[in-house]
Amino acid sequence: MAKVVRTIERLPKRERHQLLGSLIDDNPFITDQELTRQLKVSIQTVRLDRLELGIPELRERMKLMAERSYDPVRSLPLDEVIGDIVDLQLDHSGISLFEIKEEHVFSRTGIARGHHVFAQANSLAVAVINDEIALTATADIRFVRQVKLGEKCIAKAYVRSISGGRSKAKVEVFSYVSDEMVFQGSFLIYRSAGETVIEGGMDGADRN
Amino acid sequence: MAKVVRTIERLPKRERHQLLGSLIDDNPFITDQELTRQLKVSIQTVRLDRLELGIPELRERMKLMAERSYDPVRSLPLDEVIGDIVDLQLDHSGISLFEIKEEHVFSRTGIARGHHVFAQANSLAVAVINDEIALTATADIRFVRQVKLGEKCIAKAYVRSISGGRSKAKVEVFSYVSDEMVFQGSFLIYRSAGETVIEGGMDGADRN
DNA sequence: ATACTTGTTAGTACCTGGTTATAATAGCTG
DNA sequence: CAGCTATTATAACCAGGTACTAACAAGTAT
Repeated sequence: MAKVVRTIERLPKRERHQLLGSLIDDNPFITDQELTRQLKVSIQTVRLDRLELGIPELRERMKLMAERSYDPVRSLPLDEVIGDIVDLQLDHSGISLFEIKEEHVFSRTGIARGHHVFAQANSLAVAVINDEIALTATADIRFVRQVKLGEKCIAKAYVRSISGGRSKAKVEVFSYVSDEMVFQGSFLIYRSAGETVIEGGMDGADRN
Repeated sequence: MAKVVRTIERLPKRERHQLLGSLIDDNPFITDQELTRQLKVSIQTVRLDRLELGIPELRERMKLMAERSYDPVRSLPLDEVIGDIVDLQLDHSGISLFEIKEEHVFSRTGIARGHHVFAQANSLAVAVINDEIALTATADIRFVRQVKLGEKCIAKAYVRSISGGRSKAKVEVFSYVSDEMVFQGSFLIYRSAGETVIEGGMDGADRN
């Protein structure tokens, strides 16, 4: 009888911790009582598990959420770069991904609002410029077709020229949903060539 | 002795209710204990007051905030129109105001990120078109000078032409900080002329 | 076999921030 | 004076925990 009996219901600790994490993750309002039922262990075990995993009690979780949403300088999804940059060759090209979610669409039609698609492209155009400060000067953009809820937008940026004593760069950005082009933009980016302070620009990007 | 004695500290009920309301309003995380101290009445009175005013207990307040911020379709400040529309003459012109706050700037420099200024202009260009659905087709934009934290951006939109069987409109938008122009954009907006479904556009606007 | 360790469960005391109900008191009013 | 409102007090109870102590089962080491 060296074999583990393991009632079907009962998971090993590791897996239980995983499950507990994801349960709380997709319902932060769950009580220990409910977790007890779902995990088929005692409430003490649930509490020890939370302790081990550093998961605070229900009320603390709610308080944290409330405080975060009350924070006036909360980091909007617009904070640094719109979209996830998956490839970046400075001064040459870059790729970013951006998934269209509920909060990006016009609720009545499910069509993404233009400035989100623009923001992704603009962010990428600025990011691809290898400089301390990069500011969008002008942009010529075209929304080729609408992008809908749930679609994944792939933006590809190409640096076309570095002119004017390295103070300007032209960047072209094409955004796709699968193979279809949905957006095209031509950006003129000012850069801080050395310590030159530039007038008439917007946006910035860090280099690290 | 018909005169009310009224200790300086103690307010009449009405005023206390007002004060209580505003205290909770600008610090939703305040407990009855703290209210007791600030209002100089017993905790029972505080609780009776909350009862009368229909203000839930601290934990309920936090829960409501947490739930609201957890709501997947939460109305971000990006939801409908960026900026406050202060004047709108459909198919002719419009004005909107937008104040640059912490969350709109690049933290290192305090310079507004381009897509916010674009978003204001784009929203206004779409809003000024008198139609059920209006979608940005193309835009030619220019960031004339950077906009900084705390500045108020005034966008003015003018409908320049209504062409192509009422299916396209050209809208020009100029954004100013005081008298200085900071942004200029030329938008081509597709509209749903009757029931025509348009391809290759973005964004929408309601009419009510 | 015995001791030690880990995992789990149980039980108790205590905490915060309240609710609900009941009663006592003060002060004014008709 | 009775009747009313406003306020305060007191006590029981609740949810959803924390903190601690104890007990037991199973596996591992000695």
